[in-house]
Parts: sequence; structure tokens; C-alpha cells
Amino acid sequence: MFQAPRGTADRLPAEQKYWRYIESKAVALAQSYGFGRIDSPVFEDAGLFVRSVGEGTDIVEKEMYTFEDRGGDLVTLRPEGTAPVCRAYLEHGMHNLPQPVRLYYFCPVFRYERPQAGRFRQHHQFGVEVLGDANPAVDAEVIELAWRLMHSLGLTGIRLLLNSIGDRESRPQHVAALQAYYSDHYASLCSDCRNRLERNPLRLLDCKAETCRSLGDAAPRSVDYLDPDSREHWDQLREYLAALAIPFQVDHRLVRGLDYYSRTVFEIQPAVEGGAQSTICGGGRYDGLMEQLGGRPTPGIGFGSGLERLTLNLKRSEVAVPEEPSPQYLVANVGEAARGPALELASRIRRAGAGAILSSGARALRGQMRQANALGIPAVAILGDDEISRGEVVIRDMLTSTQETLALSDFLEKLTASPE
RNA sequence: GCGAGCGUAGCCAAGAGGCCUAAGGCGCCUGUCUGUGGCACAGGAGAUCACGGGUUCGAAUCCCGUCGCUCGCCCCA
Repeated sequence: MFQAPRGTADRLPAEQKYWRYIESKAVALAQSYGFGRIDSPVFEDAGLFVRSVGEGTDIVEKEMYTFEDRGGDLVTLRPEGTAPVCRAYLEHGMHNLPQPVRLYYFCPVFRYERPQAGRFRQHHQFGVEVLGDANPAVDAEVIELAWRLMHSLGLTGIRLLLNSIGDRESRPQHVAALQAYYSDHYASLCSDCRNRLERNPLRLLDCKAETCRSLGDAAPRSVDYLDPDSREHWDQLREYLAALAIPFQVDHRLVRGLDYYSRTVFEIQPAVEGGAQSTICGGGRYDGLMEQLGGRPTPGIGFGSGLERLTLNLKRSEVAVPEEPSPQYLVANVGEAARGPALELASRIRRAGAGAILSSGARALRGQMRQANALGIPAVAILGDDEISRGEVVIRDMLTSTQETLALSDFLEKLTASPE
């Protein structure tokens, strides 16, 4: 037997209501901020991601699905959402549109990872990007959108973590300061951190080991290395967020794994954490990215949010999610002769706008009623030889257990008059 | 990529070397109820016990490998 590839999953009908729910909330919210939808290809030139995400990052080093196609082009299954949007901005000359350009997307994302709860090889993201405006008010707007999305979904008790990691000039200074600081405390570092010290010093801030943690509290902070403009940006952003009454926690340990981030970075996490994969939304500013991709300097900021993780949290916090709409009628039919008329009646009900399931007439009426009950269908239309010969139909209300016999024409007229 | 746990029908699950041609529950189908659901009762279908190899007279049960899931590391949504 075949099974779905590791780290991928089928999304069965029972799961769909969560996705529709998230999509409808996200779309409504994004539209209210003036965002337009963009869909980009599932695969891109491999160079796009190497250039944007960064050569030394885990994503590029060991997680990309990259392959040569039959024509010899090196292509990569999209490992994140921002770079393709920036590519599209440049390719279509969107700098000629009124700035900033606001785009949102839903897309599958591919990373060759070891699957776990909340972590897959194919997952799906909702994301937004604002391109062409460096003002911290835009940061505040984007963060507000993310924050409100979580709340409109019914996810409460979440926390917003915020940091500023400076720009390409200030970051190396911060890293150097970190290395100096941790070198002084080398003896009390855990073995992992001793290794990280050279390779990825920012990661030491994240270490869960007790001693490293307390060291992290006093470690050099990126916000103390900001250039004056970034400093100003940082101060204003916090003011704006306060004015919007969005509670945030400054987290000096928050560093993100994609190279293109500058200045603002943020994450949203559920308060009750289940496992390590708890971030449900992450993003930040990337003012240098467009240049990296060969465009003129264009600031940008955005976030991505994982639909699988959002769904996981909706279930964990038992949010009531609306059911998918189901048909109003089941058309039961008794006897071979009723099959044709039943097929026709079901079709007419649908054209009247109500939705109908044609029951399997191979079953006894009893079985067809059971089917209606099991499917939660509120009304059954019953057609048998008697009804057909008289041009009638029995309509049974499954909720009140009452039924009436109507002329077929009257029933259809009523339907059209009051479509659900 | 590294470390750990787990894997019995669609789902939950008993079982710990022969009593397993694998219990029970949910769900599905049928009947009791000749054209009327939910409840109850009865019956039925559905499992090469994840896959492959090994040990043994004998393996769902022990060993090894593979695959998958879960947890931690790493990283991220």
C-alpha cells in the first residue's frame, strides 16, 4: 500500500471546516487593511531562496527541496513565502503602483524536516507583506493585523514577543559582543552552547539549559547596538503599539533564522505551550531584501502564520468552529420506479438553491431515514409509487418528527420562494 | 542530521511465546419494525497483528533491519 509521503498529510472533509474558518477570517481582515491576494508558483529558481533566506541558514543548507528539472534548470519547492512575493514585486514593476503595496497569500511551503506535532515537510501558510514603506507605523499595522487575526479566530491567552535586531551594520557588532560575553563565561556553558559559540552565537540566547538561561538575562542585547535610525524606529514602534493597546513583551532572546530580517522581528505564541513547535505566527522587517534580489532599495515587512499550527491550537483550546454547510434535503425513494423521479426531484431542489442528497434507493426506506439521521440532514423528501402517481411528495421534518404531503409543484414553489 | 518511545480492522483498544482460524467498544451494513430516523436488541462485513528478515517445534508477543507516528535536540509556521 502507498501512503502519503513522510511529513505530508491528507486534509479530509472533517478537517476542512478549520481551514475555511481560518481563511475566511484572514481574508476579511486582510481586505479591511487594503491587502490584495497574490498567488505565486509552488516552485522557483533555486537561486531566489539562496539569495534571500541566506546561504548559511538551516533552510538553505539542509531543508530545501531542490532538483534539476528536465530542461536542466535548478528549481526549489518554496520553503517560505516572502521571497517569491518580493520577486513578483520586482518582476511586475509594482514600484509603479501606489506605495506601499500590500499583499497577502495562502500557499503550501516545503521544508525537508524531521516531522513532529506541528511540524511537517509540507505545511501551509497565510502571510502578508507590505512593500515600499519603512515607517514604523506600518510595522505596527502589520503586527496589529496578526494580533487581531489570532483574536478573531478565538485564540486567547496568546503572547506577542517583540525585538529589534538592527541592520547589517549593527548586527555584527552585537554578535561580537555576544561572543566576547559568553567566552568570559565559557566554563558555565552547556556543551551545545560551547559549539554554538562560533557557529551561531545568537542561538545561545535561546538555550533552555538552566545556567545558559540565566547567563542570557545579562547578555548583550541587540537593542543596545542599534544605530540612531533603528533606535528611533524601535522607540516609535513601541509607542504605536502601546497606542493601539496591543500588549507585547520585549524579548531580547528573540532572533529569527532567516538572514533577511532587519530591525523589527516578532512572534506570536500560545500561552499554553504544547511541545517546542509553538510559534503560530512569525515575521519581521526586511529592508535589505529587495536589493539582495537585484531590485532598487525597497523596504518591506510581513509575517507568516502556519495553518496547521493554528488548527492545532483551535482544537486544543476547543474553539467552536462553524460547520461546513450541508444539504437541506435527502431525497428518499422507494421502489425501482421512483429512482428516476427522485433523481429529477433532487436536481430541482438544488436548482432552487437548497442542496439535496439523492439517497440510495437500493435500501429500504428505513435505511434511507437512518442515512438522513446519521448525516444530520434536517428534512427528507419521500417519493414512492403512491406519491408519484398522485404528483405528490412527502416532506418529513427530521427535527420535529412531523411530516406533510404536498403537491410536487407546491413544494418546489415554496422552495424557490424562500431559498435557504 | 542526532537521541528516546511507540505501531493490533476506518477510530479507540485487550493481548506479555502455544488456550489467537486475535477480545471488547465506537463507526459501517442488515434485521426485529412488509413505506419512516434517533433508543434497544440480534446478526453481518471489515485485520496478511506497519513491512521485511531472524530465533523457536511454535511469534501479535523475543531479536535485527526498514518505514511511519510521537517526544526532545536543531530549526521554524
